[in-house]
Amino acid sequence: MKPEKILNLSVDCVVFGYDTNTKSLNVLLIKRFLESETEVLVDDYVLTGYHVYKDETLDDSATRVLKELTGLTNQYKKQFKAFGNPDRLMNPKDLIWIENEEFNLRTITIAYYFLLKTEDVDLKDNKFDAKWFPINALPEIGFDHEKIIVEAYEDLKVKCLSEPIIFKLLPDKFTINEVQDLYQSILGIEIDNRNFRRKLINKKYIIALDEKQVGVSKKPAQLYMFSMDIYKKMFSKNYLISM
Amino acid sequence: MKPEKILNLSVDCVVFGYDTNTKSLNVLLIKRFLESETEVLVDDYVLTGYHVYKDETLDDSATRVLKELTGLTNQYKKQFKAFGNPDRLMNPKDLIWIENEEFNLRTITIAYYFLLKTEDVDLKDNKFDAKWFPINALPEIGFDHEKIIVEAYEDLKVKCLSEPIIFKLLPDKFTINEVQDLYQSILGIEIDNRNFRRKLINKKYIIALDEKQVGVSKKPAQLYMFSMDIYKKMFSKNYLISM
DNA sequence: AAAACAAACGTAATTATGACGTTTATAATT
DNA sequence: AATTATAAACGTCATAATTACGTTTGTTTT
Repeated sequence: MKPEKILNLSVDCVVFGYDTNTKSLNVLLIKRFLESETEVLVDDYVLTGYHVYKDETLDDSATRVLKELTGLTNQYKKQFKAFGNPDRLMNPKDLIWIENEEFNLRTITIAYYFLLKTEDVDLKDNKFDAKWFPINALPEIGFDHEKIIVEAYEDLKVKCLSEPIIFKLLPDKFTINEVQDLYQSILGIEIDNRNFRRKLINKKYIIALDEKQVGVSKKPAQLYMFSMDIYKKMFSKNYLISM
Repeated sequence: MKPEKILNLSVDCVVFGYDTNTKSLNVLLIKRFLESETEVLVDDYVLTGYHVYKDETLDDSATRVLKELTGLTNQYKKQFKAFGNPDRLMNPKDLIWIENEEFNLRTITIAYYFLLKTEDVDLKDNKFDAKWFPINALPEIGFDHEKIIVEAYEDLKVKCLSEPIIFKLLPDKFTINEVQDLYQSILGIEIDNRNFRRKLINKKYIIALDEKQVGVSKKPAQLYMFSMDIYKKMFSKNYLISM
């Protein structure tokens, strides 16, 4: 057996976007469309990803891919898993010849997910033909990208219970009910509003603003913000075996 | 800029071993020793890792590395991060020439950690000159492996609070105090024994055996075991925003 | 038999949780 | 101007979990 020294290195990005209005957690996917002279070969959706450039860090590569797709920078990003099994041959063109020997290029991809607000992304004139899909209503997905999305989602579900990453998916100013809706969307559960409300309001890092919703046709809700500073200070000593 | 199609792919394994007697969480490291004709070039410790073979999955590769190092299979394993920055040039021999062009091979490594008991590993006649080091007293570490160890440890700290992986580090039959010692070692905190004891005993997946310690010079402690079956059944509905 | 000591049990005050019922403030409607 | 509809917000009570301690018990060693 010999080590494999020739392979594709790419990053793939699972872009999670939350829409506060429709209360749905979405994934941003791009169209893959290939046809030969006689037939349509593939017509499905895939994640955005790209080869890692020479002299580029993995993180920078993911950041670049997100920027090209959405125009956004400085979004929450997490490298959550590498996928690189030998059967992961993605593209017929991933064959190269060196010194008269043919190599199947293994495609190893470092998978990231991003958390952002759908409203921050303008998909008009998007060159990738990108579209949001609710996490629970994904279209036909190409390559092994469905697996990657599912694993990203699993990671997100676990992580949002122990870290305040949920607020990356919400506007800076939010209502208690918006936070609840988001938890419900992600976890697929029902939460008692009165208990949830009490719990959240009692957190010192959830700060009531001198502001209420405007333009709603019911009693406008109190707006809150999340303070990362206070959060960080609190959790220097946190010990909780919830196991 | 061009995509990088030629690189080293390896796995690196952070092997955590817990020693119930000395109550210390250790990392298994191997000696790296290189000298030229005139001087010692490096004399430090590194993680075990190796190139991923052609036609081998990443997981299999890590499993193989652990087996070669310790003889063990079927240990708890987690892929926790990929490291692959372009400055990660590990070895002078990582230079190759293709068609008269010189390539610096970027070394991308998929990092895993393992959880096991030091007592399960026999280091006599170990061909790698492997040694256990307490996580808080690491020697000089080569390459960027200290960073990898630190990140593995961080992941372990977080994960052991929400998942019962702690039991992978303990013998099948353990005492309550051994579990407490382990938590204290990993987290670097003091826990009140009386409260910890009550909390653990009340978990339905912690099962008291009809057995006590033998050969101890004080009151022998009750032995317990962990039931993964019961644990799994309980956590179908678990929802806990501890945030 | 006594001493030493870790193991194991106990208690009371406080805080968090789960499961509900009730009131309030606003915009829209009459 | 009063009424209605409705989401927002508050309240209560029983139970469970946590914190911070004190006390007893069962072995082995002296």
